[in-house]
Amino acid sequence: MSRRPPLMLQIVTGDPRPITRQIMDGIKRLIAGGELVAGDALPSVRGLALQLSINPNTVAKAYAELGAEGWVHARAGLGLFVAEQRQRLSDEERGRRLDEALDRFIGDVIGLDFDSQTILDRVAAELSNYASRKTA
Amino acid sequence: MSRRPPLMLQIVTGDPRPITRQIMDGIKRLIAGGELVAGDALPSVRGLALQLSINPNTVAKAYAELGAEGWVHARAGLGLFVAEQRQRLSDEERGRRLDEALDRFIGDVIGLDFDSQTILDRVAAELSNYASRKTA
Amino acid sequence: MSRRPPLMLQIVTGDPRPITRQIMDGIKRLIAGGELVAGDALPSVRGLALQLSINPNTVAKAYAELGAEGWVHARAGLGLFVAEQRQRLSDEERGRRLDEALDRFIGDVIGLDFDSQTILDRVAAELSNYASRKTA
Amino acid sequence: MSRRPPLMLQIVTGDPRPITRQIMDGIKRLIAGGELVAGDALPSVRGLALQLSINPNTVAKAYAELGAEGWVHARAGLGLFVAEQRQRLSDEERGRRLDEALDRFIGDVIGLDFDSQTILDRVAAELSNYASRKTA
DNA sequence: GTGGTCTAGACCACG
DNA sequence: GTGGTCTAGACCACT
Repeated sequence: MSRRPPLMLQIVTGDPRPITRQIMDGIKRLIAGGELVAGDALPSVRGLALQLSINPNTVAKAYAELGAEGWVHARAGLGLFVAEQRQRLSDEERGRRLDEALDRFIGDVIGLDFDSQTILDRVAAELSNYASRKTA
Repeated sequence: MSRRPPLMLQIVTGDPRPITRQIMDGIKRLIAGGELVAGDALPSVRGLALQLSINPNTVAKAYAELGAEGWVHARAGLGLFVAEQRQRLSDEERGRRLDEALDRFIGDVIGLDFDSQTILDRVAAELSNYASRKTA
Repeated sequence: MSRRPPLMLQIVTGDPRPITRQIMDGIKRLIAGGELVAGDALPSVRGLALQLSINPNTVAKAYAELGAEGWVHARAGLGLFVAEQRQRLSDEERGRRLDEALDRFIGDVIGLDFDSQTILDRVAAELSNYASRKTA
Repeated sequence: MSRRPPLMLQIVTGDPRPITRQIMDGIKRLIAGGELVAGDALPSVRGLALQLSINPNTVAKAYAELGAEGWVHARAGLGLFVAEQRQRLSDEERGRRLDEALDRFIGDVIGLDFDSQTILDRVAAELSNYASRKTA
C-alpha cells in the first residue's frame, strides 16, 4: 500500500501566480527535492482540494498538467503517482526554456535595484535545495 | 532640449509576456544599463506605437505604469522624461518581488535538469550586463 | 491582418475520444497537413465553441493543451496563432511515444481480424496526407 | 481435460490502458497468435487475479467483456474456454473500430516527426507477430 | 473583443 | 473510493 500523506503545500492568495501554478511548482519542488520519489502516491484530487480549501477542478487541472509534463501519472480508480523521471525534452528545447526563464527573471529583478551578488546568492540558495538528479 | 531618438526596443510576438510588460522591461533595462539617463526624453506614445506597430493604448498603459513606479515622469506639454534615480519601492515590496521572481524562476527551471552551476553562471552573465550604474 | 476562417473541424458524438481530443487531433492534422501554417490565426475560443455547439471551456482546454504541446501560442487580447514547428522532444521520448502509440493501435486492431495488408494500406493512406516536414 | 496453465500475461502499472483493457488485449493476442486455441481453458478468475496481484473483480470484468465479444465462453461449473473462431463483429462495426483506432494512432504519431516509412515498417513488424492464424 | 483562471456541479469509467 | 470530461457562469488582464 502506498502512503498518501498530506503534502507540505500552501497556497498564498497574494501570490500573482495562479493557484494551479502554485500547486504545480510546489509538487515539482517536492519531487526535485527528493521528498517525493517515483511510485509515491499523491493526495487525491478531492483530498487536496479540501486541504487547500479550493475547488477540486483546480487541483485536477494542476494534476493534469503535471501529468502532461511527465511528473506524475494517474491511474483511474487508484490515484496519482509520482512518475519515473526521464529526459523528455530535446536539448534545444531545454536551452530555449532556460533562456526564456532567464529573460523573465532578469526582467522581473533588474528594476528592483538589488546588488548582483545578493541575487546570485539567493538563486544559489534556492538551487542548493534541489540536488539535481545528475549530481545525486 | 533633450534628444528624442527612437529607442532600441523590440516587441517579440512569440514572447509570452504581454506587450505592455515587454515595453516596461525594455525601458527599465535601458535605464538600468545607462543608455537612458535622468532627464532624457522618451518617445511620444504615438511615436513609439508607430515604431513598434502596436496600439497606442498599449504604449500609454506601459508609460502610465512606469510613471506609477517612479521610473519616468510626465511634464505637461513636453512629454515623458526619465526620472531621477531614487528608491522607488519600499524594502518590503522589493523583497516580496524578489521572492516571487525567484519562485517563478526556480519553478520554470527546476525540471530542465540543468546543473546548478550552469544556471548560476547564466544568471551572473545576464546580471553583469545591467550592473553599469552600480559599478560606475 | 490575419485571416480567421471557420476551420474544417467536426465533432462526432459517437467517437469515443473526448471532444477535447477530437479538437486537438483535428487541428494537429490541419497543421501537419499544411492547411494551417505558422502565424495563421485560429478561430476564437468562443467562435469555435459556437461553431461546434459546445462549451467554450471545452475549446479553451483543447487550445491550452495544444499550447502546452507547442502547436499554437496564445496572445491575450489577440487570439491564438499557429506556432513555428520545432523539435521539442528528445529522441528517446519520441521513440517511447511511438512505441506506446503502436502498442495501443495493435491492441485495438488485432482482434478485428483484418488482413495485415489492409491495415498497412490504411495507415499508409492516412500518413500520405501529412507530408512530414522532413520530406517536404 | 483441458490444460490450465498460467497465462503469459503481465500488467504494467505505467501503461495508460486500464487493467481490464490490458487483460483483454493480452488474451486476444494469445488467441490471435495461436498460443491459445479453441477449447483451451483459461485460468479461473481468482487464479488469474492472484497471478497478477489484482482485484478479482477486475479479472471478472475483463472475462465478461471477452465473453460478450465472443472470444471465450463459459461452461457452467467447468470454467472459461476459448471459443471457436467465428465472425464476432459485424463488418460495419469492424470498419468503424478500425477507423477509430487509425484516427487515434495518427493523432498520437503525427507530431512526432517520424518518417512515414519508419512508421509503416514498425506497424508491419508488429502485425507480422500476430498473423499466424491468417498465414497458417 | 481576446484568452486565462476559478468555482460549482453533473456524469462517466475504473477498481 | 479514484481521476476525467463537460457544462455553466463569473471575473480578470490584455489589446
